[in-house]
Formats: sequence, C-alpha cells, structure tokens
Amino acid sequence: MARAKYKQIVDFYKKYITENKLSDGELLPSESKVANKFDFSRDTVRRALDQLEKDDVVYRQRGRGTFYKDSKNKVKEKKIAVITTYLSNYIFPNIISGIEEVVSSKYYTMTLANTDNDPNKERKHLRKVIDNGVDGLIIEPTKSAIDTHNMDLYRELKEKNIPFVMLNAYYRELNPSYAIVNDYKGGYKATQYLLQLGHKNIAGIFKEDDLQGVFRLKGFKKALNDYGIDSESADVGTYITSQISSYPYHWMDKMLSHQDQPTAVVCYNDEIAVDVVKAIIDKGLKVPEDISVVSFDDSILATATNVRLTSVRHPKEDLGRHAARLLFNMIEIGVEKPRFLYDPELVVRDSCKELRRR
Amino acid sequence: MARAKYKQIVDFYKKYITENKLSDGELLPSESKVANKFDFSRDTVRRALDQLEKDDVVYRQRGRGTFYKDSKNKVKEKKIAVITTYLSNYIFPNIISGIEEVVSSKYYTMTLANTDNDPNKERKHLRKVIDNGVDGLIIEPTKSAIDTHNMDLYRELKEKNIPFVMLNAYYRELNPSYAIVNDYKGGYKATQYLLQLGHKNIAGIFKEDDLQGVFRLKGFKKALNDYGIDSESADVGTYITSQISSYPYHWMDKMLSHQDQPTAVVCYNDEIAVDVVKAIIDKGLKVPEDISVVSFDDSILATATNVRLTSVRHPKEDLGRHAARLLFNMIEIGVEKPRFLYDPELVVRDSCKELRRR
DNA sequence: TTAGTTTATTTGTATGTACCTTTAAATTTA
DNA sequence: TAAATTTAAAGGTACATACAAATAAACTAA
Repeated sequence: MARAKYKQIVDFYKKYITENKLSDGELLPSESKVANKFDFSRDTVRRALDQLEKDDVVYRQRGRGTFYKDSKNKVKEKKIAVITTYLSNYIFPNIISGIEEVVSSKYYTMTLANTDNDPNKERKHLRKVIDNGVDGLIIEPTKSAIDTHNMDLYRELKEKNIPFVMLNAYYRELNPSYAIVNDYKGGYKATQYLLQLGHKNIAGIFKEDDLQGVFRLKGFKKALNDYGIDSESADVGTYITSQISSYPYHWMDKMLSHQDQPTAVVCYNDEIAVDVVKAIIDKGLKVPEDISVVSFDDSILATATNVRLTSVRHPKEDLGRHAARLLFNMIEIGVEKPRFLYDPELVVRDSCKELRRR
Repeated sequence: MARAKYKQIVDFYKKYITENKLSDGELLPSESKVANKFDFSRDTVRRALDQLEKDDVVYRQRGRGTFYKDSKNKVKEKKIAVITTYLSNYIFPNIISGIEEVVSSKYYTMTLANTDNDPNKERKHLRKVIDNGVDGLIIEPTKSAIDTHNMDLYRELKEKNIPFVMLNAYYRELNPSYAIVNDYKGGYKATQYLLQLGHKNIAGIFKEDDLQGVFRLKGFKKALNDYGIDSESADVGTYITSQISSYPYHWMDKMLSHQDQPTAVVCYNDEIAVDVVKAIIDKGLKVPEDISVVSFDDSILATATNVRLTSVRHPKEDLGRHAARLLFNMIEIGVEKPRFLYDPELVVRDSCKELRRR
C-alpha cells in the first residue's frame, strides 16, 4: 500500500482546518459527507477521525458532529535541563544565572542538577533526563579527561534526538554542540605573560581529570617551548578532584623547599591559587615580590583576596547565555552543531612582578 | 444496548493482566483467539484494544502481538519551582544548593527562576508556575516589607492547593508555611554584642523594603532600649533595593563627618558592610580600631575581606534543605503548615573592638 | 553449519452493511 | 403560543470479509 487511505483523510481534515482558518470548537464536515466526497467507506473516514482525536486535534459528539480543538489551549511549556559539576560555589552560580536569564526570557523552564564531578551522579541525572523527557540539555561533563563511562547515555541522547550543549568541556568523539573557553590559548597566554615579564623558572599546577586542566597544561608547555625553555624540565604538579583539598598547598610547600625555587607559578584556577598563595605566605614569602602567581577564571576570589590575582578571564554569565542560545537554536531552528568558543584574555592585577633581565 | 460488547473485552483483558500478574512487555492473547473465545467479531476485539491502547495499558506491534504496558514506567516525575530574588551572588547559591540536595535525593526535579527583587518579574514567574502546574513552590518574596501587589497570585496558589514555602521572609496575612531566620533576634544579638563591648554610640544601616531589614532594625532598637539607650536618638540609615549601589558608602561617609561620630555600626548584611568598611578606610580610619562593624549573613564576603567580619550567621544550605523538606512534608504527607524558624548566633571575628569602660 | 526461503501468525487497512443513541430542528398538538 | 412529538442527521457499536505488512519460526539448499 503506497499510502493508507485514512491518512489522506487525515490530511484532508488538517487542510480543511487551516484553509478555512477554523477556530476552537468549529464544526468539521461529517463522516458520511467526506466518505461520499472521496468515495471511500465511512469506516475509513472514521479511522482518520480516530487518529485526529488521538492527536488531540478534534473532539466528537454523538448527534452533533466533529469539532476542531484548537491547539493554543495546549501549548506546553518547554523544559530544559542543566547539569553542572557544582552549583553553589566559584563561577558556577554566574554561569547558571546566565543560562537562566536567557531561558526565562522565553517560554521555557529550566531544571537544575549538580554532579559534584562524580560520574555516578552524572549517570543518575542523565538517566532521569532521558527517561523523563526534556526539550534540551546543557551539561558540563564530569571528569572529562579520564572518565567516559557514561558515553552510552550520551549516545542515547543523540539517538533520541534530544538536543544538548556541552559546557566548559566536550567529548570530541561525540562531535557535539558546545560552549567552551579556549583553554589551550588561555594556558598559553597566562604563561606567555610570565615569560615576557622575564620569568624563566615557571612551575605549574593543573587538574588532570578534566579537559580544561589538560588543555591549560598543553598551552603552558607550548608557551615554554616557544620561548626556548624545555617544558619537560618545568615543575608541573597534577592532581585530581579528590585531592583538591590538600594537594595544592602541599605541592607549593614542597616547591618552596627546592634549592632551585620557581619564580612564578601558573595555577589551574583561582581556588588553587588561593591555596598556593597561602603556602607561599606561610613560608614567610610574599606575592608577587618573591613569587608571581597567575591563575584562571577571574572569579570573585581573584579580587577578594589580599593580593588581587592576575587571572585568565572566564566569560561566566556570558558563557551561560551563549550555551542557552545555542540550545534554542537547535530546538527551535534545528541548527545542527552550533558552537561557541571563547578566546580568553588575561586580566592583569597585582600578583605578578617583572624580573630584571639578567 | 445494555452494555457494549467491546467493553466486555476491555474488562477481559484487564482481568487477564491482573490474574496472570503480567509484567511490563508481556504478550496478551491475540485478537483472533479472543474473538473466537467470545464468539464476537475480531473487529469488536480490536475496538477494545483501541481503547486499551488509548488508555496506555497496552501497545501493539504488527506481526508480533499486543503487549502489556506497565504503568510503573509512566510514574511522572514531580516538579517543584524555586523563585528567589537573586541566583548567582551572595548567599543565594548556597541556599539553592541546599534545596537541590534534598530535591534530587527524591524523584523530583526543580525549576529555577529569579526576580531581581522586582515584583513584576515575580508576578511573571508566579503566573507561569500557576498556569503550568507544579507540585510545589519555594519562594522568596520580593520587597516583602512594602509591596504586596502580587497577593492575588499568592491567594490563587492557596485556592488551587499548590503547596508553597516562603523563604527568608513571609507575609503574615497569608499564614503560610515558611523557612526563615529570626531576624529580630539576630538584630538584637548583633547589637547586644556591641553594647556588651562597651559601645554606646551605635549607628545602624538597614534595608527597608524587605522584612529581613525591618526585623533586624526592630531587634537593633530593642537592644538599645534594653541597655538604656534611646533608640530614637541612634543614627539609623535606611535604603531600598534600587539605592543599594551608592547609598551605604555615602551614608557611612556622612556619619564619619559628624562631630559625634559613632564608635560602631550594625550593617544590614555583609555586602553593605563591605561598602561601609571601604568608606571608613577611605577616610583614613581603621576597623576595628576606630570603628567596630557587625553585619549579617556570615557570607563568603565576611572572610574574604581584609578585616574578617563579625557577622550573624545565616544557615544558607541548611535553610534551603529545610525549606525543601517542609515542602515535601506538605506534598507527600499533607502536613498543614510546617515551619522552620532559625535562631541565629553571632560569629565573632575581627571587626569589633572592646571599649574601655568609662 | 550457515544463509536464504517459506510459512504461519499477528496486527493493520479497507469495504459493506446494519442498527443504536444522541442531538437539534421541524412539526404537530393542546 | 407553548409544550410535546416526530424526524433527520450525526456519531457509536457490531458483524463479515478480504487482503497487506511485519515478524518469528520452521524449513531448505549451499
């Protein structure tokens, strides 16, 4: 069967509704009339009306007829989900605020969840999102550099055509839509700045279980190499999420015991920088007089501390806004792979000192 | 017709499902078998299955059969809405994080919106929440002390039996469920602390368009009176939301030009305290040596600043958690008016000095 | 053993016919 | 004129029949 007859009738009724600009409650041609018109059996017409009734386009009343049921009474608010690693601290409130700003300007609501950078929690929330049905998803992946064991669920998102935008980091193999900061360039610029101030012995501390850290480290090494310093000889500390509370302080403390103490440190982000600065001060040294520090994200911590930190800007609210807009482009216009890549600059403050050229 | 035949078949299938304790996806007797069994036409059986399919009890696959669709797969996730004045700054991320923690431990999702303390935005979001249907709402009212022009919508919430919990402040006339801090006591304790340190000339700056500010001011005055100081003679500055960016600094600046300069200031919250401290420092004075400062909320600002602030504790995450739990008690157990009133204590840090008794 | 083919079973589409129930309008009656 | 009755039209239920399309199991050939 090329095309079911009853579907022709469905189309006929739909066309009738649009062409005659019917409004809510208006009468449609009766079953028998349409059956005669097409020379189909009345049962075929009924089958079509069954379909339309199921689809909530018409309602029927015995003895009266079949009536158009206007869809404007059933506009469903659309829902998007936002899953980030954290909610309440650091730059995340700003990112979320940016998303909310865009979301609530449309007829959408957003649901929030956080993973604490735990892939199991991420899995739970992804499952929930898929099973429950959302119109779109903004997600910051957990441990994006090492752990991809929720890849199956990400693929399920794609199979079920649930539009999603990856935030802050993305899995290359998924070839997804994303809104991220160019961390490689950020790492390069931060390090380049120190090099231009005359620093040669530059240490770095980076998180290695998310892609932001991996790329920042790559940029760090590239800058060193470009300025004639073997990046392999540089002191680099790496840590993972679970070590976050103790590692940075102790690593810096150890660095300061070296005979060949670094003159500058590149820190994964402002949170780490705060610990690093504390370790420096506790050793009786000063920032930037003895040690220069640069970090990332330009968060509230960068200015709240005693030494205002020189930090690579993170767009925060703006990244959130962009992520939301990308998602809307996918949902409403059907844009395939919209992307936003932010090229960060360095915000220079008081935590770095120029070395006299030797 | 006494009873439609197809309804007998509907009942037969329903009975079959319960008696054989079918679980999701199990096969049901085929159309023709049932038709033969009852000696009805197959079309009548189909009519019954159409009904069951419409009711989401079965699904059919051509060539395979008709299968039971277990309803436990259709449990709808419940939805609660959270409306706060702000999202991304100050103590709000913590409050929201506390709510989220409780919400996501259950099979709930939460939607977020913020009002910027603007009653019009509040109205928009309330309208959305009511029209769209949520299972519950946590809301921090805007300008709770002066503006109640969304009272009609709050009443609509009650009429439609949508459970809601008011956060941080509440409208007494609604007699609602709430999770708040006892700001009166907080105001009293903060002021009492200064009085006990020997301060007699104490100024205060309070926000007057929300109830937190009104109650904190009341507690402030009560403490003064209890210690034999006429609260009417005290220097009190009040401001509203729109003046927040300029008023506190200038007010403090003016205070310091008085011939009878205060020795201590009670500030509405840490944000204000930061501006007040800045005004003091800009005059060449020091905290706490010249002027003592206490504030409210014990936020990140209280410790991030140069002078660590003595501040009245706000439970933040815990308040969020409590608000969410109260709401669940209303939704799931039907508790009538669950309430949480936090009795705050003062966190003593470095911003106050003891005066020698004269 | 494996790959393709056939067959039986199941649901999906379609037609024709018959009669029932509800509704609203037309007609009749008091 | 107002109330009661009749009638036409609409959708609702039911049966018989036929063939189409999808699926899974049984069968067959390489």
